[in-house]
Amino acid sequence: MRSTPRAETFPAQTPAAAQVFTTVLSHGPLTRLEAGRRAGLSPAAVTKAVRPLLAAGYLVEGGDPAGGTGPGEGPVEEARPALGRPAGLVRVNGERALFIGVKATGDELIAVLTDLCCRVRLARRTPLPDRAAGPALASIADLVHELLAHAAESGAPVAGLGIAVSGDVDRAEGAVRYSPFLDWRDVPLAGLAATACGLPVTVDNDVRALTVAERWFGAGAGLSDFAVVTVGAGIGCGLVVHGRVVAGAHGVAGEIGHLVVDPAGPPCHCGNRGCVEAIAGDAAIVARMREVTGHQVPDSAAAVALAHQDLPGAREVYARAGEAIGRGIATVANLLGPERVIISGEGLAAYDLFAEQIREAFTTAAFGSAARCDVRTRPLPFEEWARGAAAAAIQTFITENPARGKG
Amino acid sequence: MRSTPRAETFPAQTPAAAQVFTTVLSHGPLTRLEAGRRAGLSPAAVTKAVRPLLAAGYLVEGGDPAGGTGPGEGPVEEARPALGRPAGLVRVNGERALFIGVKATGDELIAVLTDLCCRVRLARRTPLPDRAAGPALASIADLVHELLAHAAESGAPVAGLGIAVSGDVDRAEGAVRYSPFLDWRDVPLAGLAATACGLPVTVDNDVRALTVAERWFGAGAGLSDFAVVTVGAGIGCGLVVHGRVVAGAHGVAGEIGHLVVDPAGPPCHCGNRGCVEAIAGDAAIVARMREVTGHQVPDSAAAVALAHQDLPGAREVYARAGEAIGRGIATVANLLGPERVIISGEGLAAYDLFAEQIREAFTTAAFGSAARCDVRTRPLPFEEWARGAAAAAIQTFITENPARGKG
DNA sequence: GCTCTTATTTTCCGCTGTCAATAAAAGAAA
DNA sequence: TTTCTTTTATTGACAGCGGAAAATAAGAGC
Repeated sequence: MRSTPRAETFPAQTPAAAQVFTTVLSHGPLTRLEAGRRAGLSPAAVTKAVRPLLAAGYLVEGGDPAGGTGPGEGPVEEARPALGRPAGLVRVNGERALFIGVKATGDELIAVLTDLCCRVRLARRTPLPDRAAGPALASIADLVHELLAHAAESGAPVAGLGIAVSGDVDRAEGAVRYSPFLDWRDVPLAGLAATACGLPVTVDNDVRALTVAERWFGAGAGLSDFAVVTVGAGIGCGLVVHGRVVAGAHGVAGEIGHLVVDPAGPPCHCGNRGCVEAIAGDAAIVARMREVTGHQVPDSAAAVALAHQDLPGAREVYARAGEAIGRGIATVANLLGPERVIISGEGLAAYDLFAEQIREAFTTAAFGSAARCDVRTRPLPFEEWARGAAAAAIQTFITENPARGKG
Repeated sequence: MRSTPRAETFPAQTPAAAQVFTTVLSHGPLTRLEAGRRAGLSPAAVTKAVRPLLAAGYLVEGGDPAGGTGPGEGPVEEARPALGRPAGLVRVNGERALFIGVKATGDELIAVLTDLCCRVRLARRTPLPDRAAGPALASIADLVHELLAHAAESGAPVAGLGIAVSGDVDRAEGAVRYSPFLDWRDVPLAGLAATACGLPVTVDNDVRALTVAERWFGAGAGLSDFAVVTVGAGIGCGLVVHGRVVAGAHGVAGEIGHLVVDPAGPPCHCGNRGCVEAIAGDAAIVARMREVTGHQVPDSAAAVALAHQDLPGAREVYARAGEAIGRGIATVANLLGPERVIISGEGLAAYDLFAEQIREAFTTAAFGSAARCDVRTRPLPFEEWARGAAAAAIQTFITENPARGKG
């Protein structure tokens, strides 16, 4: 997956250094002591790991006492012990390196420029005139060069490019095995993009990339077992088990969308009936809404509007979708027992319309203590998918940049 | 979970040693070179790891060239390269230590005495007159002492006791949180059994224990991602992801039995309708068979017999069960993308009656390359559950026996 | 006996992370 | 102001683990 050019290298000589860095990355400014505790290392090891990272500018000292240990904290109390040597905080220097993330759908490209902390600096959205691999690659390269120009102004180097594509993607090889929406088969995208853009490229499945972002920079930070469920055109699911993103032995994992919820339900393009996606996917909702109300319903925004107008039957469409999603989430919870499930995706725009049903179906179908799983939602701005791609690039940069003694 | 007594200790001073040992344990006799290759270690490291294990008698040299690299091997060819220094094989000395595994159900106890390679030496089966924790513990202790007497004859020390119980079990604490069949709540079983039997005790959920056995000594040997599905009174599922057994953040995982397959199906004791278990569990099949044929059908053996007699409708009962199971397996495959699914359990006695439907439902419901997952069956003798408990004890013995420098 | 090939062992060697002692940075007490 | 206390960070000695390379072992042919 790592391909040709290499401008920046990350000085993570030792496992401990990488460990410390990712801990600080996900958990905001930390004292060295605290970072060591969380990473399971001695304070001495932290000091040694931190030094070269400070020297290279990837970490900096100082910063607000923020970062917090999580929600539900005492507000003012515990501000500081006010006794003993005050702690020196260490945080990641976001400015040190930039990353570009691109999400390619069948008809548009979304790209973001982020810093090392995966904060979005700039987002771009452009139609994709031709989805064939060659032209699409050219469009991607154009977009990347545009962002590179902006990045150049800031002076920080761009250290990686991530590309997220739906479908079966082999991240290790940097190849897209099969992407239905793009109609690609066995495209060695990482290599091609690396030569076209002059950056190290990471290619990953879109949902997995989003899961990586959530794991490091979102609601999954620090959890070793959680799931991300995306609701939108498709219903997807990214899984983290034992602290690692599940990739599946054959490249397929988290296929929650084609879980059959109702054998008597509407037919799905996968050949079965009553899949979650055939009930709760955008297209399914729009189609059903058309059927129920007799209106035009050009897109899912229209469907949401109709439901908000309380047209007869319109809310039921969403109720049914919510139930399907809730059942899908319950299935994940029953099977894997995650600590948390994060619901996200464009479809969240309609969340108020099916939140109740999701929760109810989840509670009903979750077995025993699986119901104790924390289900929460997370708004998903349009550039979030591209940010996921950037997160994947950051991950590659940090974990696979050998910079080792011998390299 | 490790509790009080400690006769034998396992000299796995270093991670590498444990690594090498488990590799040799799962993959039969190996040359040092090969063991190193599989464990990702240098030959030198293997030599160093192996020496103390040989000295302590846990490994021995020699053994058949057996062990094989798997099925579908050239039969005679490749017998040996006949060039260079002949390889010296290393294998685990099963005689070195014995283990006892006990499976407790609501009405009987099954116990086995196994060697270190988890080969069953002796199996015992006895009714459980009173399932209350106290009396049950006494029954377990009696049974264990009986097996200990036999073990004493062989001269090998018994190094651990494993107890498998269905339900919510906290292995780390050695406590049974809730077991419906035994009607136990928060029983600190490991501690109690350790004092009663004078052995280190490991307590685990029955399906997870079986999964451990499969992972080390069965069809899951060497795989990092697979699932075990058990068919019988209940429908259970044990999962191995990233090389580790999934335990679930709240103790629940692999709950495939209460996956809803048909919302219009028969009611299940869990409160929903059409769960896999409510269609394909023993009780469900018997009940349905009674309904369909009008016969008595005292137990599932009778149900199988009726189906074999081709009574009208009888085969359909199994067909429906097979479909439910196949759908459950497909769900696991879609979600996790395991390399293999191993179907096992008492219910396998009826395998010929639903094999076809399982396979068909699986193929239909598996999405994309998830269908490439290898689904196979494994006969399950009555003592297999107890053997799983023994495997859990072996695992504890090997991995949690500090015997470290400083301990 | 000599050579060729492959397996195993030996002999260093570097590297990593821990330990225990020490410095540093306050506020508190004197 | 000086000294003490308390907590955090750093330093330097150290030990263990596993790797690389070289040496050794063990046959099979010749």
